[in-house]
Amino acid sequence: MGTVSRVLNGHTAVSAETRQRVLAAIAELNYSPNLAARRLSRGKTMVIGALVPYFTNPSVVRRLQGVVSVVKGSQYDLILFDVESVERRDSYVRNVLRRQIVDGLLMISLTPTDEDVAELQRAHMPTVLVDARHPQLSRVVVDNVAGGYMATRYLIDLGHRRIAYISDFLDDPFNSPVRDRFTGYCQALAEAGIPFRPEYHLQGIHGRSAARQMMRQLLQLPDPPTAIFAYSDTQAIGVLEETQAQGVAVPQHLALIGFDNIEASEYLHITTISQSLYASGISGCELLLQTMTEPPSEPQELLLPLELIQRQTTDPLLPTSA
Amino acid sequence: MGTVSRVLNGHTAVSAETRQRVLAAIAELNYSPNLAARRLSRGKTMVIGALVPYFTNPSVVRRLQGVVSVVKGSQYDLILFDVESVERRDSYVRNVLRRQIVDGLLMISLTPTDEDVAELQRAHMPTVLVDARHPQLSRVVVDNVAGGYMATRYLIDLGHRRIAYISDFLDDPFNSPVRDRFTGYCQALAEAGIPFRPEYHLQGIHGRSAARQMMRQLLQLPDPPTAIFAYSDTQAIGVLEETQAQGVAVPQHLALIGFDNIEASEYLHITTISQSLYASGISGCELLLQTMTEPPSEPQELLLPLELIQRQTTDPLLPTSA
DNA sequence: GCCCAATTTGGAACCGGTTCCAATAGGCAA
DNA sequence: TTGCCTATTGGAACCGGTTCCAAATTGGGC
Repeated sequence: MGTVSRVLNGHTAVSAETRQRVLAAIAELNYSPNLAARRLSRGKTMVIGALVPYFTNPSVVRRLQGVVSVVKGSQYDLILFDVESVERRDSYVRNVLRRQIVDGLLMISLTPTDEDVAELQRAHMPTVLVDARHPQLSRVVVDNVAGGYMATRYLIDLGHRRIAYISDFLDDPFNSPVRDRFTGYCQALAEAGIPFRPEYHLQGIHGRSAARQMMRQLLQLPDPPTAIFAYSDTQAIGVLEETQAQGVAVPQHLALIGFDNIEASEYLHITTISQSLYASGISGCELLLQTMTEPPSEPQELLLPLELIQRQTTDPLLPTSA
Repeated sequence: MGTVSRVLNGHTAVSAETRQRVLAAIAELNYSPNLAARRLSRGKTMVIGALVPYFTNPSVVRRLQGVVSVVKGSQYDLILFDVESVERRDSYVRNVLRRQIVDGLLMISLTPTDEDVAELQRAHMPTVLVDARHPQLSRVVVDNVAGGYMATRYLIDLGHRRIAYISDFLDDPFNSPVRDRFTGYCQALAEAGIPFRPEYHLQGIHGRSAARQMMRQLLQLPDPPTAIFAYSDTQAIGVLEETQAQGVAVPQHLALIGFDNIEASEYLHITTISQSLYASGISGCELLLQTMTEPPSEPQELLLPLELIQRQTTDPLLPTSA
């Protein structure tokens, strides 16, 4: 009935008396509105979607926790879309759109293609990127070039000259931070007059065991590095496992710096570049909610700070470099 | 149009020719059905909900990863409900039900009250518990009494007599594993003729830092324990942090066993009781999907195995007990 | 006391699918 | 060729809200 709807939504004037009557009836019948019907007539789903790659990645989970904390305080529900493989990533965007299942979309650590963005804009889907960048979409990011520079520069300042970079695949089109941090790494080397050595840059799929393998490979070089910059803390853990297995002392014989500051890096005492993962989820979700109520005239960019956290895998006093 | 619907859902007979025409038109118009309308008319939301406490807890996240992996292969979407405080837990159940937002519900590490269950059954909401038990609901569990016994018995067999149990609060009505493992702990002690010492059982909120505090307290006892059974690996990590800070050698001077086998316990080399967290999410979700298509005549119980994983926080050869 | 305006309220149309029902067309047997 | 039965298809009702529109009621001003 129309009047009931007016009472529930309070848009137009309803007399105090009828409001009471309606509310009493609602209470008595234990009535609550059917969401599907409301969604159909309002044309809104009251759901926001989070598109995340590799839901097993601790940094992604941490960001998501930030998102959840914001969603919880809003009127919206959160649907999780786990993108398991990069190849199928684009089909996800399309799928989410055509099913008209969400009012807004959060893409975490996934760079959309231009076609994706075109589709999103054609569908007028409010979208915010977290840890990814596209000129036409609002985003929450860090300066990964600066981060790569900061880490490498720190190792250089400790006296290291043979510095390796262990990372995901550079050519992954959906993971730009890998390239950005690599750029920073190269910049810091160049600035210090240290030539880039290709054998010091190893790439592999993300994860502890792949990183461990890469570390093994580095240790077999005739001229092994004295310091490692790992693209992520997860990979730094893999590095640490290999050094432990081979009896290489850290930080005495090898310095190690990671990236992200996930919880594990804290209790493993890994020196790292901290990016506020949790805060990025919060900001991203807040930005999305805001975008949904009043779309900004042009894409916003929120730049979160990076901070070097010195722990026990680097020794600030006694560098042991060659 | 009726015919279009028939083509899309393929229920009744449609001639091959019209099917082709309809499909062609769909392709040409880039048409896709509106989910809200479909939901309204079908009376199904095609969404399942996961009610999880403390989304920051690694073991919960791991279970959820199993859930996600199953949902991804189904027709359903997953909505995440994060229950931040135990007090508000029951309001969540009610809220989820009255909004008619999900077709099925997965409760992870949350024990529902009898009233909750009554509401769920009144609403005919298919529900499966993971890591929780209620006689009227299907569930995926482990034998926590046996787990507590297994851990304690292992420490006893190593020669320990002064064994402490660090856990969450026993009286938390929504977390029964805490009590069950405590029961197993007591059983093992009794069987070995070791009297239970209340000062060896410490309770606190879940988490690393609380566990670390408890460990500090234990080390201050005039007669400190020589072995610790931690309710969870997370708490075992807290214990380890305190022993490192105080220079207590593990396992030489203190044996430690955790529970869960989260990833961190692997690279911290913590001996633990492994429960297959990921598998519990998978089984729970599969059981739910099955329950939704054909409700079982009576609640099912799936018992997953436990396994003791010996790592480096217990020394099987040289117990150093008093 | 009457008329006009404002406030309130009931009813209908609509959102976009699904499903039931009736009508049509086509095929086969008599 | 006619008639009946079946396969197919178009149309209408329905899911349960929201919102627009028109009608009714009330109040105020003249």
